Order: sequence, then C-alpha cells, then structure tokens
Amino acid sequence: MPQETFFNLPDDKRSLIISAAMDEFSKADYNTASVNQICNKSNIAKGSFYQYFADKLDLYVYIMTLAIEEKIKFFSSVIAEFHTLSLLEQFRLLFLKGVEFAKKYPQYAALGEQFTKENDESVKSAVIKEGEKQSESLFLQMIDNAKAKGEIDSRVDSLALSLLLQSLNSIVNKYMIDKFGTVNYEQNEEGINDFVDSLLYIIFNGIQNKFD
Amino acid sequence: MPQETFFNLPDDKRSLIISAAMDEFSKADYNTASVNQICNKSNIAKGSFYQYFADKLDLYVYIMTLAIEEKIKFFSSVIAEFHTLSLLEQFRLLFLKGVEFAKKYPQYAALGEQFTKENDESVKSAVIKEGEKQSESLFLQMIDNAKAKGEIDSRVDSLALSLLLQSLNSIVNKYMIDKFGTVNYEQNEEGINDFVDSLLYIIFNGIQNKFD
DNA sequence: TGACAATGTGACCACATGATCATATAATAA
DNA sequence: TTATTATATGATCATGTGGTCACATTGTCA
Repeated sequence: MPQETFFNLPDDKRSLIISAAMDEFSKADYNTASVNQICNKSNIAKGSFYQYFADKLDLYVYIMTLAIEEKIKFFSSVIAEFHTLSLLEQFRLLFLKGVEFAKKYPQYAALGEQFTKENDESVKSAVIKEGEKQSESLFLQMIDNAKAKGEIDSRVDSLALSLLLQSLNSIVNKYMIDKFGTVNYEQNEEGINDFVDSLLYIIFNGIQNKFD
Repeated sequence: MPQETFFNLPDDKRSLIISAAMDEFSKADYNTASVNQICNKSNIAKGSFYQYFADKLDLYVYIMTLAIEEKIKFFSSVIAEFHTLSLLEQFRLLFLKGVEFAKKYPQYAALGEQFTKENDESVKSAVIKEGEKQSESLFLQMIDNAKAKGEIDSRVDSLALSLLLQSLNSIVNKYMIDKFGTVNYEQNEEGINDFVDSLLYIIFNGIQNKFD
C-alpha cells in the first residue's frame, strides 16, 4: 500500500500519477514498465515517487487493486439479477457487460489483458491475494448450478467449459484485432455484440449439423 | 540471418548456443531476455556473439524460424491424411498432434507460447513473414470445406469458430497449470487426451441439454 | 618458417534501470 | 519570528542492458 503522504496529495496530482501509472503498466509488462517514465508523465521527481511508494511493486499492486475493485463494482449489479435468467442469458449478459466495461474503462481492461501475459510469478502472486481467481470459480459455480437445474448436458466437463468461457474475453479482443487491426470497443459496437452471440451460439448448440 | 561464421561452427558449439537462446527466449519476453545470459549459458564471449549475429533480433528471428520449421515438418504428415477423416477426427488429430509436439519439443512449444504474449509489435512482425498466420487460415479452410460438405451447422460463424479453435491450445496449457501447477505434457498423458476430447465434445455438441 | 585470413575475447561505451539520501522548500504551530 | 514537521528534489549509486572494438589466438596455405 502507498504511504499516507500519497493520499494527502491534492486530488488532481494524485490522479495524474495514477493515470500515468495505468498508462505505463497497460502498455508494457511489469519488468519493462519504467518508473522513470511514470515520473516524467506525471511530472514528479524520482525522490517523490519513493516517498509515496515503497517500490515499483507497491505501485503496481495498488493500481491492479483499483482495477479489480472497479471491475467488481461494475459487475455486482449483473450478478444480482442472475437468478431471474436462463444460463444463455446469464452468459450473454456477462460477456456483453465485459465488453461494456472495456469500453467504459479501456485503461483498466488493457491492464487486465496485460496482466494475463505477465511472466514474473512473484509479481502475479503479489496481485492475487484471492482477488483475481474468483472469475474462474464464478464460472464453475454457474455451471454446476445450471447442471443441477438440468440446463447443461451432463456429459459436459465443467472445468473444460469454465476454461473455455474464461478465454472468450481474449477471443473477442482477437476478433477486433482481426477486424479492425486494433483493440477498440468504441467502433462497431453492434458487430461486437453479434460476435459474442456467434460464440455463445457455438457453445450452446455446437457446430455439428443435426440433420433434423 | 546469422553470419556464415555461425554455420562454420562445430555442431556441438552451435547447438549449445541455439539451446541456450531457446531457453532464454522461452522463459522471458524479447525485451527481458538477455544476450549476456545467452553468452554465459553457452560459454561464448560477447564479441563472438556479435560475430555470429547482427543483433539480438537477428538471433530471435532465427530461433523462431527453427521452431516454426520444426512445427510445420511435424504437422505435414497430419495434413496429408486429412481427406480421409471426418471433421471431428481432423480436429481431434490436430490437437492431439499439438499435444504430442509440445511433449516432444517442450522448448519449441514454450517459445510459441511466449511469442503469443509478445508486446513489441516490431519484434512480432519481424518473425511473421506470413509464416505464422497460416494456422488461422488453415482452420478457416477446414471450416469452409466442412461447411460445403454439410458437416457444420451453417448458422455457425466461421471466424468465431476459427478463433475459438486457435485458443484451444492455450486452454490445454491452462488446464495443466490448473491441474498440476505447471505446464508438463509428460505426466498424465491420458488425462490430457481426455480433456481435449471434452473440449471437442462441447464444440461439436454444444452444452445445452437437448431433452430428446 | 612466415604471412595472411578467420575467429575468439573481454574491457569498454552510452544508456537505462530501480532505488537512495542529503538537502531545499513549504507548511504549520508556538 | 522561530522551531518543528512534512514534503519536494535531483544528483548519485550500483547494476544491467545491447552493442563495439582493438587486440590476442588460432588455422591455413606457401
């Protein structure tokens, strides 16, 4: 956690530092991201930085915590209305909400995308203080719940499905890169929604021609 | 491409350099991977390194070329017998062959896994001289072919399915990390095969309970 | 043997990194 | 005003980076 000094800072200065850090950490992995660059971008002296943060990792964990908190807050409303929906509607809502989140907070989304690429295990485990892995268990919970209700074919492997669903986010990113050359949730909103539906169609109905 | 000097080297020395480089580039991204470390590991002087390679990128592209060549050679036999197989059998063979490849050449597989994480666009495009993207077009080809034969439900979006299939490789990796804590194709070969079948089951049949 | 080319070598360069610290400045309180 | 505390600063440190280069070593042919 940052020092008290950091939180005593005027709001604009503090948020300038935060956004500079988010910018840096979303463009490069932890090792490549540069404290110097963050200082330059936010116009603070090197010495000041180390008065606010114990070290680089301290800042990184703090930034990631902000992103995770924001994401949880954003998704909490979705989870609340889950019990009224079918499994397809649940998944659909979840992914569309994910797209919406990335559109509203592209910086946070890029941060998460970068985090999935992170190689340094000690850095990863410093961020995961049970914060991140919950998305996996959320899927497993939904799956088992739906299985109990008979919504899912019992022959489906829960773990396989869970991992498949987790990867759908980055698949949507790849789709955008393939289509527009860059990750941009602003343009072609409709196309993205259709693509999400295409993916869910495959997962729910399979690809095999039924001849029925 | 490396200098002629490099290829004049005694075989054991040359392959020592190659394996040292593969080791380094499979453990860290391009930026973090260190020329110094590669020199130390392979017991050559810094000066020698730069007599063999124009620069760091020259070596990296060379190493990746080796990996891609090996992979193509490994998979060529598979493609040859495709026409005798159904789509499910084709996919199944493709992924099991992928698992086999990763087991036989874990270094190459790790190299590829690392490459997918690469941030530096100039480094990526230096490797992709149309060499890499072919896996995507292979899937698209298979899909359209199967659609023409009526094997695939025509409502399935080809691009969505293609991207889904591309991600299955890393999903298998995630499965192993989830199960064994590390990417290791040696142990539990049977379990991995079963998992591949679970994934293919979902993709072919969907998850929805049919009540039929 | 001597001459010439091919290889090997590690000190060295400029630069960037994360982090430190003595000092300067500002803010507050007596 | 003075004393005290909180904050800002950038030169400096040790270390690592990719890359260079003058020189030493080796191999080859006459």
